[in-house]
Amino acid sequence: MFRLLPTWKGRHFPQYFPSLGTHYQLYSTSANCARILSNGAEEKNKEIDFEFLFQSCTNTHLAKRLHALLIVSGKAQSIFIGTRVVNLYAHLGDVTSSRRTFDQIQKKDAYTWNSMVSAYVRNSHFHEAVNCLHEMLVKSEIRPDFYTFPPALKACGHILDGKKIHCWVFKLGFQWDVFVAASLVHMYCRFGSLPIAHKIFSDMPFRDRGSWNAMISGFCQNGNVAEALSVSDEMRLEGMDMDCVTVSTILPACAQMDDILRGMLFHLYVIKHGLEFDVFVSNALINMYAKFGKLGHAQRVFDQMVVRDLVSWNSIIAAYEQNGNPDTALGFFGKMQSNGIQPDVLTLVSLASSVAQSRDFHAARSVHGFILRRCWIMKDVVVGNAVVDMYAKLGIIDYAHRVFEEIPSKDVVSWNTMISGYGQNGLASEAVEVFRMMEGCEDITPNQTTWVSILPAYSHLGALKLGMRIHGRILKANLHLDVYVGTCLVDLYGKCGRLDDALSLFYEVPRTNSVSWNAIISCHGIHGHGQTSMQLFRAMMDEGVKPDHVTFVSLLSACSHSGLVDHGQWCFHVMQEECGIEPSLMHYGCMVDLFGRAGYLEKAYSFIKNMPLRPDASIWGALLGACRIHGNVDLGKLASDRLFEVDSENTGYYVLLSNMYANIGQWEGVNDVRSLARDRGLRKTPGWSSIELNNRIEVFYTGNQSHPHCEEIYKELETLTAKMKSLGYVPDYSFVLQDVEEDEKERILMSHSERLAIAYGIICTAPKSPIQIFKNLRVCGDCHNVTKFISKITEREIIVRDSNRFHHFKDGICSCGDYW
DNA sequence: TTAGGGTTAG
Repeated sequence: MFRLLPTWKGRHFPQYFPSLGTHYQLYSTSANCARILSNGAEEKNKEIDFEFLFQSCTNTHLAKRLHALLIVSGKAQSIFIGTRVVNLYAHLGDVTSSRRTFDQIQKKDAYTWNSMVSAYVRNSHFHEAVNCLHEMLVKSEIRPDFYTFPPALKACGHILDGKKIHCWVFKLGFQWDVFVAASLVHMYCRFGSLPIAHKIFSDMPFRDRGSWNAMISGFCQNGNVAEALSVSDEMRLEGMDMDCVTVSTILPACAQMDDILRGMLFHLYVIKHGLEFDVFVSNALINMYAKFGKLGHAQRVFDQMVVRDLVSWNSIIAAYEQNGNPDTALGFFGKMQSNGIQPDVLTLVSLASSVAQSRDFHAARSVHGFILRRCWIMKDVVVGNAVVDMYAKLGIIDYAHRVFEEIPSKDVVSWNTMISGYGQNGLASEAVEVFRMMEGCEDITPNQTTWVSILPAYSHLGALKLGMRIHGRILKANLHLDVYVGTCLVDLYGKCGRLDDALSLFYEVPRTNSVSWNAIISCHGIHGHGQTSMQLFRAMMDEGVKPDHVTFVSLLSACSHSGLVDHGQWCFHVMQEECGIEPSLMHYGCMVDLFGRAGYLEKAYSFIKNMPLRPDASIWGALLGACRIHGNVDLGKLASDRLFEVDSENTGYYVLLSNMYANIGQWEGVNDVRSLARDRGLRKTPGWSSIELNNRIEVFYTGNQSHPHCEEIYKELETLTAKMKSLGYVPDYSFVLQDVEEDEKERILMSHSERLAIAYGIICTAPKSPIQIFKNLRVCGDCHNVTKFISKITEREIIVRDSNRFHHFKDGICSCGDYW
């Protein structure tokens, strides 16, 4: 029995019986083998069971002693024994010793040559394998046999070059052998030449199970899963039973086709034929159920496994991680370690994602440390990308960037992860910068994920022209009808003020899920077209698309920006009663904003008092913002007190509060808030505005004096101010938070970043052409008023996007009707 | 005594 155990179908025995493996090695292999081998000299004349020794050599050290013993015994000269040594070294991974032994064999036969070729293939030396076969065919007199070509063809599949060998196969008539033909099928599948593979497969006079499996896996590996499933149907019709290999190939195909019924039928087949004892089959079942989100089923398969390998553990960990159950995933990692299974890179990839989901900063450092100690970031790009993604998702973007820089050979996913990481953390300019660097790498081709990562950054910055360039490339790659890419384009055009273009794109992409609807509803909302948002929402319901919680955030804020109080209340009702969605803090925040902006301050306050969730800073912030607009200092004070109880770190709220005091000239209040903020070590976020000119993004900071065109810009602003004054402009000093002289206040207002950007736009573009700018904070009331005048004087359309919404100025009027 | 076809990924 022991003689059969060490290798079973060419696999190393401990993998199948992990607990027995060490035991067997210790007692059977090392002890006996070492004893016999170390006494080699004395035992050379005794009758030694060499067969047993061959089976017992589990490392190169023992193999070399056996080899020495064979030489001493004079047995090494025989072709048979010599070739066995070649094979022994190959199985132990020492291909150099295999070759040395091979070279020492004087008279070689086909068995010897075949073994050497296989030795190379087994150890992934594919070029050497092909060269060795070539040597056999051309230089030696030996005729190849049925064992010669299959391993050689496997090597060809890896080096993507098989023409010569295929010619030899034909010349010698081996194409009729079922093993050789199946190997040809497999090789052509690896080349991606499915028609050739399928032709060879169809022409085979007899197809064994292995050939069917080769064809099915060929289709799967080329992403043609539908074809794979239909070949498996044909296989059944021809009366050929499936085995473990067939099933473990076909199960992932069911997952990809989203065909749970078929997947479960295969599972039934597995149970009926007792195939679940194969580790590959059970692993494939776990993975399939995980993709269907059926964690219970996956868990049951895992529980019933007799032998679990690393892939089994990785699969169950990934199953929980991918279905939003990071803590269970982490728990399984612990169990895996206590079972003595060493994690690999894929384990760590799932782990990184788990800790990011559970927002466990401490565990994140441990995961990173674990990877660092093993230098896996150097070894495998996937694990580096996973760490970058982990830190980005946790908002520790500096660490993410540091790890990104350490990845030695970045692939497209590395770049995409870094771009979307910056984007998701609100750092759009950094995302654009990384994309620019990526474009400088010749070996990196952007893909669908790249577009989905970079387009939101462009929308955020209002960089329409740069975004349109990407649109062109997307059209070329024929990706514009992809739901996610299409939705990003809708968002881009919508956020850059091109609502018509956004709408026509929206009608082109599939509208079966809520993603694209949410985008188009939100775009209309931030432009103050609340009514259109409502109409779109009704259309969405009519088309039978289920709204989600994001839909209602977009919708409620659309109503809020347009003053549609009744519609907003109706939406809030529909969300709960008809769609069964529990409102989150975001939704409550929108409602407070809705009432507050419209001037129903008391209603907003009592709404807060009655809400079932504990109000957070965003809720009190919304109330404070409304109090600022409507000048209700008392309620504003109350809101800010509550606000600072829950969040004393957000500088934006201090600005809002001091703004409110400044508005009514209460300079003491302003100073109090200032010193409060200073005591807490907070600094105001510097205001900046950007404008896109000649495919570059120019950024202006408030009070900027260092821009190369600074002088021209201020001169332009002075001319404009003079003209505005003649048309009745009176500066509103309440937006100046400093208690200084009026002249100084006017100068401060003039240096607001949005004004600098508009003036620079006027200087740099053709008369009467439209101007679009972006501001990182909210536009101040005086700048809003000024922009109306400028649009009239210069006869330009001016679009200003701030952190809150769009302002579309034309002929001295703003689309928001001064309601924002 | 040498041979083909299989599961997990950011």
